[in-house]
Amino acid sequence: MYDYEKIEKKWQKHWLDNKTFKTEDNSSKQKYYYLVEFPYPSGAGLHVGHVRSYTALDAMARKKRMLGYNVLFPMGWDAFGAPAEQYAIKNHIHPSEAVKENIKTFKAQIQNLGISFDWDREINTTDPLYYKWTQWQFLKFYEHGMAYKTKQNINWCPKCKTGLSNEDSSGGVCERCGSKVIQKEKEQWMLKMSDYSQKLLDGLEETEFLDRIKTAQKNWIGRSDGAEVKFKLTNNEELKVYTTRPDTIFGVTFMVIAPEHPIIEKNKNIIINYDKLETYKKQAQEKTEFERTELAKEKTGVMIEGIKAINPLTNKEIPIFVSDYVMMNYGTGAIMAVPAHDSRDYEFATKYNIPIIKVLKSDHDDQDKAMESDGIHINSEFLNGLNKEDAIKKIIKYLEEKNIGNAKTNYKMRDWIFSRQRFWGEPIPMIYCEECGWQPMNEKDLPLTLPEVAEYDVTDDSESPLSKISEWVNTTCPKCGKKARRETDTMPNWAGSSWYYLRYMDPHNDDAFASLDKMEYFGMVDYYNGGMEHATRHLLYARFWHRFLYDIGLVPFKEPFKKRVAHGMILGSNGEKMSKSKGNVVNPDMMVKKYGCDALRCYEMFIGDYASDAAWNEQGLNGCKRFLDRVYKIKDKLNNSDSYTKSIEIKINQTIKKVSLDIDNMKYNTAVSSLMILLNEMEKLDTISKKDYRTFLHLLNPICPHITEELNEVCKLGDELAYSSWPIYDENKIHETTKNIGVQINGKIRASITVDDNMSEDEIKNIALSNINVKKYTDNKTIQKIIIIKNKIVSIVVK
RNA sequence: GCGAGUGUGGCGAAAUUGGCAGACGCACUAGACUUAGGAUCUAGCGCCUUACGGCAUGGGGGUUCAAGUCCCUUCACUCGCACCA
Repeated sequence: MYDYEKIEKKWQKHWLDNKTFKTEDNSSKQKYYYLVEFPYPSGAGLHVGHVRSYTALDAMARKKRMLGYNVLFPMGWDAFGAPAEQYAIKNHIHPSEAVKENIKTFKAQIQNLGISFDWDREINTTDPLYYKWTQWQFLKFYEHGMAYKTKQNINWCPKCKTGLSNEDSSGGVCERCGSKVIQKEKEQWMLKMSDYSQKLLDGLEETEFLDRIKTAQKNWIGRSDGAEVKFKLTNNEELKVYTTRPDTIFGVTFMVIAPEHPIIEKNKNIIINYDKLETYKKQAQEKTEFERTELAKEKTGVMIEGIKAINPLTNKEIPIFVSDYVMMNYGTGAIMAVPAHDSRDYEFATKYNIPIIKVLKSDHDDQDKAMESDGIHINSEFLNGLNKEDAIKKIIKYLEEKNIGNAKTNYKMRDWIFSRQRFWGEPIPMIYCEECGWQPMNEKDLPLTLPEVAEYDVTDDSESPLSKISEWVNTTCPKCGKKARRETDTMPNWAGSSWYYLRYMDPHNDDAFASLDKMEYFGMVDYYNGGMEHATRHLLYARFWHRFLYDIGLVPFKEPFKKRVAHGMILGSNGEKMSKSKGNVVNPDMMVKKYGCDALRCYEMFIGDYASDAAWNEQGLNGCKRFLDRVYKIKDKLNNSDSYTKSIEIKINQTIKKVSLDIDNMKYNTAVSSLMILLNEMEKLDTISKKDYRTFLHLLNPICPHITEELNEVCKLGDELAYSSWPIYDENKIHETTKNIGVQINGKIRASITVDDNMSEDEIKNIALSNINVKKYTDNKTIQKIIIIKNKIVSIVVK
């Protein structure tokens, strides 16, 4: 039992006082950039889950320094957002006060863990000196035509009086209060993210994200290749549709348009049942996106009376329906329906008794389904006999020649809704003038800070609380100087986190968000760790933001993150997600107090596969504490030798190799276990050498930095470990010369024999065959085959 | 529905990628030391069987001298996406 509290405090102070982990700005060393997602400093304090990912990256960062790299490993605070705002409203204080308190707690908690962050680079998204640059970058978006204001339907909670993201309104109810979410039309600032669909898709090639993260991003971007086709209408207008299967055009028996499609309004006077369509549209709009897209729902629709469409290939008249299974915001808001080969169209056609024409030959006739796969075309004139791929090529060529259509690629990804009706966010630096319209603020007037008011509340009219603070709102137009009003919406939470990794490179720069030469030196984040929940949104927003800055020449590299990894969650001891209401929350401070932070770090690395969820088990933590007690105790066995003890030399070399590889591959659990094995071996000896011990401590240091530095110091084993070169192993000393291997007879292990490295196959064969346990199974049998795999196994087949 | 992943002792998990399944740790059992033990040490610990031995990596089948690992099939769970035309 050692005094971990004293030791840990001592080294934490030592590291802070000496700025041991300060990253050099202008270094001749090679850089390496480790990034963990910066936390939202909530009132609840640090979660044991934070400990897991911070320790994991800390271990890699510490090891990398020992290999001679200039490691950038920073930390900061993503502190805008609703909880701080709610807390502030309740307690009648400014949110920045709440944030200040929370950061203080978080920082102390993290420093208690001995994570080797460079605290001189600490940033805070709510600091005006930081968000000045977030606002400045918004102005760049605006300047380049990438920011615009438009009316948008947003999810709206009538009780909380606030707009909600899709995530906060999943299931059609407000996540906070459970009210039914409605759709509300609002003017919103948008960023033209859709312009970057293809770039963001292509950019993935330059990254080494986990496959599942790449896939999630690809799905989100949602590229699909197809064609747009113009259908003539009986009133001589045209209806343009988007389809991925233009080859099935001979099977089109009706059209479907979205309820909001402008063609309805435009032809009000010739549509006989216009009122009915209006009613249907209203009903559809009352539904949330969730309800509208609910799978189980039966399809509904209304046929337009008064206009029909003409299939350009068959020249037949076909009916047009309005239905909410077609969305206005994808493709053209209109489709050509091919019920024989699209399940949704099939469902609709069956319900409304619309003819179904097969244009693909299917092997097995399934009467109740649409045949959606590839197939040979039939009933399709010049496409007959072709497969899908060839038919698509041919029909697109035809459409283009006849000027009735063209190839077209679509993306699901939409523009980024960039407005929030909140107080606690970066104010959008735009000013509205009656005469000049929307005007950007002058750069020199940034930052546009939030007003220092203690009292504010949400408004009744869905406006931001800022709109009520007239002394803040009223200003002058930057163009004409007349009276004008500020934009009162603020930016979403995702804004400040879209570029924070750049600020770390140059956190105190007043002239730029980061200088070009520093960005050139530090370059891409080499290793970025974060939760799976950010695999799409945060990661896409940041990539988009970065790519835009690159395109306008403000950052020197295309993609922000090289590698992206995701940690698994730490669950409560009951296997459920930790939550106050379930009473299964583990407080890391308590664990540090009871077991020491080295033990906590060790346990969280040992708990299991890094990417998988793991349930908390305090007894497991106690096991790691016992391990460290033994690490401490074995110092009593030290002798004065400066070379490895012969009998464990191979084990030590093997362990160096194993731990090195395991830390690189984030297989911390087996890294710890191999160190436990090595300790077990050392405990069997009467005495161990200084070199044995120093190497052991060195290997354990990235995971348990305090106890290892302490023992290294008190046992006078050598320089401080933090920057001592990482142990190297001798390739010639990792193979054992003699080894026990198994002997199989007809596939079952029957004996174990000892073999030597330089034995011939014949010698091994003889040893195996003369083994008494082997003889039992070979006597009176014919040996048909003997297979010898060197150093692994002997396999004998008898009959 | 589509896509990805997971399934190994009482528990968390290993398995050098086809070569002695269960390393390491937890829990448990017995013993030692002790006034005491929720400390420490020693030994045991997949299941069945007194033993010889047999059976075991979700289930079923296959390839192989040899399968947790490869192939086919099936089940269960988890996570994404989801009327995207």
